[in-house]
This record gives sequence, structure tokens and C-alpha cells, in this order.
Amino acid sequence: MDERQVGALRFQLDLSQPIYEQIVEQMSRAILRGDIGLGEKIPSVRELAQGLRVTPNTVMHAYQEMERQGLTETRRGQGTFITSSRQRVEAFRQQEAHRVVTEFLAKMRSLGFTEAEIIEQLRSRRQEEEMQ
Amino acid sequence: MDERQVGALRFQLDLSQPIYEQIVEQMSRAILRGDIGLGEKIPSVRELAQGLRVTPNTVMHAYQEMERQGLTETRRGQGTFITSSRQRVEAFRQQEAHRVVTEFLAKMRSLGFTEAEIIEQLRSRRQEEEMQ
DNA sequence: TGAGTGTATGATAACACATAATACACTCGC
DNA sequence: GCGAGTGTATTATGTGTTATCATACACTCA
Repeated sequence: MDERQVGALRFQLDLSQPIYEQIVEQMSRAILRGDIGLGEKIPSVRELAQGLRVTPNTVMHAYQEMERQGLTETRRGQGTFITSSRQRVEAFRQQEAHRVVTEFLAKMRSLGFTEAEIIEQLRSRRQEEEMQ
Repeated sequence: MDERQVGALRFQLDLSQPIYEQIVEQMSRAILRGDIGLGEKIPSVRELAQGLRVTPNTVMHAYQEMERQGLTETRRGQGTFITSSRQRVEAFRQQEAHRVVTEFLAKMRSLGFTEAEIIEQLRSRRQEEEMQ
């Protein structure tokens, strides 16, 4: 759980997953939570790389992935910015939800659970967690 | 979608994922569905390797993983067998379900969905699919 | 004993990921 | 225009995972 702060952003990196994917995921979350406002500039490739003690190439990889998903816009010579389109962010959120739900349903079905049982699993899980 | 039949088992292998993981997953599913009975012998390492046109090492990797999960028992010189304990199979199913649900909830929460919204997503998805 | 099992090892290759170093192109304020 | 700060590209190197190929060993059973 190596935790590092860069500007207003906090990152937790580990070795369980590619670093560039962790950057994308945690940055996306920050955008969805509103920790970074629409149209705001995010740290430069070199700045974030230094802050995370990681190669600029790795940050670049993450930034290109975010742009591909429509979350950011890069302006050569100026920097990388969160998209100023609220619709794009919402589209991303819906698209991700769709993907996650599809994956989840496929896995649960292959384990032999019916729709009703799947929802029941979720309900009982919620109760378990409320116990604590 | 390279589909291959080995004895009573059907496998679909692709390059999107490690082969040994695909073998574990599809064999597990076959056990859960009851396509292979408890205590039954499964193809030998070499036999399955030949059937799937894959290296024996790869099949070995898959078989060792299944044994680690308590799904199979291997008897040196005799072969690999599905566990004859119904409880072990059920334990595996529950454990997998727990893991899948946990992962799913974490992802959906990180996308900013509440419990109610998550269940709503599942319901609306079911309706979408019934349309077809 | 021999055929069929699981198991182990070493060499090789391909690929993804990350690092390091360097260079180029663009933008903006001075 | 210059220089600092941007994104971007390239090359080389290293590491780990996955898979292949070949070979060998250990065990079981008819």
C-alpha cells in the first residue's frame, strides 16, 4: 500500500496490477467523485512521474488511455486537461457500469446462479456488512 | 473461438487469457453443471494436452490449480479425479461467488453507484435481455 | 515388465510492463 | 526570439508470465 500524494491527488500503487492501469482507475475515480473539476488541468507527465517515482513513459501510457476513453483532452505544449463535457464523463460512467455488470452476470451464471439468487447474494452481503 | 472436444468435454480457447486459466474455468463450470460426476476421472495430462493441441505443461498447470482449489484429487500413476466430496464442490461455488460479488461491489461503488442503484442496474439489464 | 499415469527440469521464445536516456515538437510568457 | 514547460517518440535494457519443446524421473497397475 504505497501511498503518494501529488498536488491534490492521492495515489495508492502496488504490484498486483500494471501501474498505468492503477493510475487510470484512481484518476477516473477522482474525476467521478468531483475531486478534479471539469476542464481542470491535471499534473504534467513529468510532474506526476516524479511524484509517483515512476517513469514518464508509464504516466504517458495512462494518460493516453484516459484520452482514448474520452475522459481527458491533451493539448500539446500546454498540458492534459479533464474534459469539460459533463456528458462525456457520464457516458464513461455508464459505459463502465455496463461492462462491469455484464462481466459480473456472466461469471455468476457460469457458477450456476439464477437472476433471483444473484440479487439475493447482493442483499445478504449488504446485511453482512451492516453487522460490522 | 477455437472449439475442441476431448471425450465428453468441450473447450473453447482463445488468446485473450492464459490457456491454463481457461482450462480451469471451463472444467470448473463442467463440474458445477454436473457434466462430470463426483469422483470421476478426467483426461490425463497428456491426453488433454493432445486433444487441445497444447503442451502437457500447460495442462499440468491447470490441474495443479484445480487441486489447490480442492476441486480435484490427483493420484500419481493413476490419474486426476474430481473430488468425491459434494461439500467441497459446493464450498468452491460459494467461495467463488463471494469473490465475484466482492469484486463487483467494489467496482460499482468506485463508479459512484449506491446499493439501490446497483440492484436497479441488474433489474434493468434483465429487462433489456428479455427484449431480445 | 511395460504402458499409462503425474511430476520436474532446462532451454527457448513471445509478450507485457517498466525503466532509463535521449531527442523532437509545440506553446506560452518574458 | 529565447527558454522553460508541455506532450510525444525512439531505442535499449531488464523482468516476469505464459507457453513451447524435449527429456527424464517416479509411481501404479494389469
